[in-house]
Amino acid sequence: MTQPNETTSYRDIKETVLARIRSGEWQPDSLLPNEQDLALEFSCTRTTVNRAMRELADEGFLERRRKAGTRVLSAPQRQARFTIPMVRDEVEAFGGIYRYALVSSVAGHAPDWLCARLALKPDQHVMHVRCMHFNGNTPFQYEDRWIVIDSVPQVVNADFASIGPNEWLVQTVPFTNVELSFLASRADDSVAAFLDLPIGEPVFTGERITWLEGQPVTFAKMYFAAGYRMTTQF
Amino acid sequence: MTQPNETTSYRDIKETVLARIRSGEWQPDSLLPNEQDLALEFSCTRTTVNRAMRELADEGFLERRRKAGTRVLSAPQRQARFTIPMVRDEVEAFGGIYRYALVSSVAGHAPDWLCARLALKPDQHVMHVRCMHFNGNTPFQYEDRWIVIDSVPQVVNADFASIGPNEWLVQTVPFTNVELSFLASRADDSVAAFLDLPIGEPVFTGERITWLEGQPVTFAKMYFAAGYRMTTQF
DNA sequence: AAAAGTTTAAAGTCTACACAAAATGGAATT
DNA sequence: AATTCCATTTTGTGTAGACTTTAAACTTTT
Repeated sequence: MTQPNETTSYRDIKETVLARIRSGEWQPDSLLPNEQDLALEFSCTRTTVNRAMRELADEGFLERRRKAGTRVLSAPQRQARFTIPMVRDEVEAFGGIYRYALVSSVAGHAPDWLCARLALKPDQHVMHVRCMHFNGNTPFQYEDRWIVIDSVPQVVNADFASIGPNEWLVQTVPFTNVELSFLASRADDSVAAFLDLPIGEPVFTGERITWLEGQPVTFAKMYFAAGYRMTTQF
Repeated sequence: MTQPNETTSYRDIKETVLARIRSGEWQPDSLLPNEQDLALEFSCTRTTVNRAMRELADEGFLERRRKAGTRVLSAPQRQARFTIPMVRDEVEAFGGIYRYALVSSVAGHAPDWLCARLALKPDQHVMHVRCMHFNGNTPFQYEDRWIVIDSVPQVVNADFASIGPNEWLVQTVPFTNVELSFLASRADDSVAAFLDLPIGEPVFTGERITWLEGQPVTFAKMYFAAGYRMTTQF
């Protein structure tokens, strides 16, 4: 089958299984042969079959339960994976020149809505950073971010004129937990001004809340320039 | 360490490794010990270490290259996984009552823009289906879909009055390849009317192109009701 | 029947070992 | 100095076999 070597790899098995599902030979909801039998059919070990089937299950094609066996998922609850790149990388992937500009950086008390959103104690200190990301001279993204000073005390010494708050945070507190949302909002006057849009224009918007060991670290709103679309294939 | 059994599992290893990364013991960009040595440290086989590290790499924490070894990713290019549910499931997850309504279903020639988008031959036949998804009596999503008849001939007999085109397609041609985009668009008069919005209002919009074995199957635009947000955690 | 307990089939994971494939870093050559 | 070549290291994947865990299906008891 495969020229280079003679053994059946877990990749081959995955392909074969997928092909059978696609061709309708293995109908949705139907029970598949067990690993032992498949190993026999493909003349390989159960270990190899196991890996193939496990990965197909991870990818959302199969459902596996001990004793019950493996079945084809009828409504393939497929999940899209969106890679969330750094803005810089995204711009450069577009073939553009990334440029960053700080708009303002002010320490102060957290406003009520932010306290509610991040479960902060009243009047906890936060750093409010607003900045722009450009593709050449074209606005690409306007970022409006709040950073909880108690969670990241070093932030008071960060120089956000020379490095974006997101890049700084990724370096300083990597591997946080994130809640990420996307929505369509309307450009208010400041967003419109920064992104060079008419007021009221639809803006693709991301909201990101980040936690480190249960402590709220940052809340960010990211407003994308007109025409932006987030795309994935699967 | 773990009470129930005495062996170190790949889960334990994953946790330990993640903890070391988070604690800063293993800095971003630093090279990790090789699998052999880790196996020794955790007193298990290299196979087990391999699985742990492979999964961490899949999850975007590590980068592995043969001969070069394993290193901690500095800019953890973490990917968000959004589960793309059926509209019905999404509404019901909200605790709502799902209701579906067909707006129109017409066969005809594909318009130019669609031919370009799907690489169709000029004037290929398509079915144009428009429909609404409700949460109770509240509009939830307006769907505007084109289905390539040559790719799915059975579609001419489908009864889209009783089943949504997406559910029908998932049953009929499951396991297709998908390109999925999200963007913010402005409500034109028909979208505004269906979703009960002012004209020009920002609308969170999804676009989905589906292929089966390289053949274009369907193009869909999904307009979400006001206030919709797509959320994930990781 | 309904509930509780038991058997058992299937996936889940681990060990121990082997060979394959890639790619790095240095050596040899131009 | 650049290029080509090669040895070696590290991950990638396979085999063979054992034991574990889950939960479905059956059996017994209430």
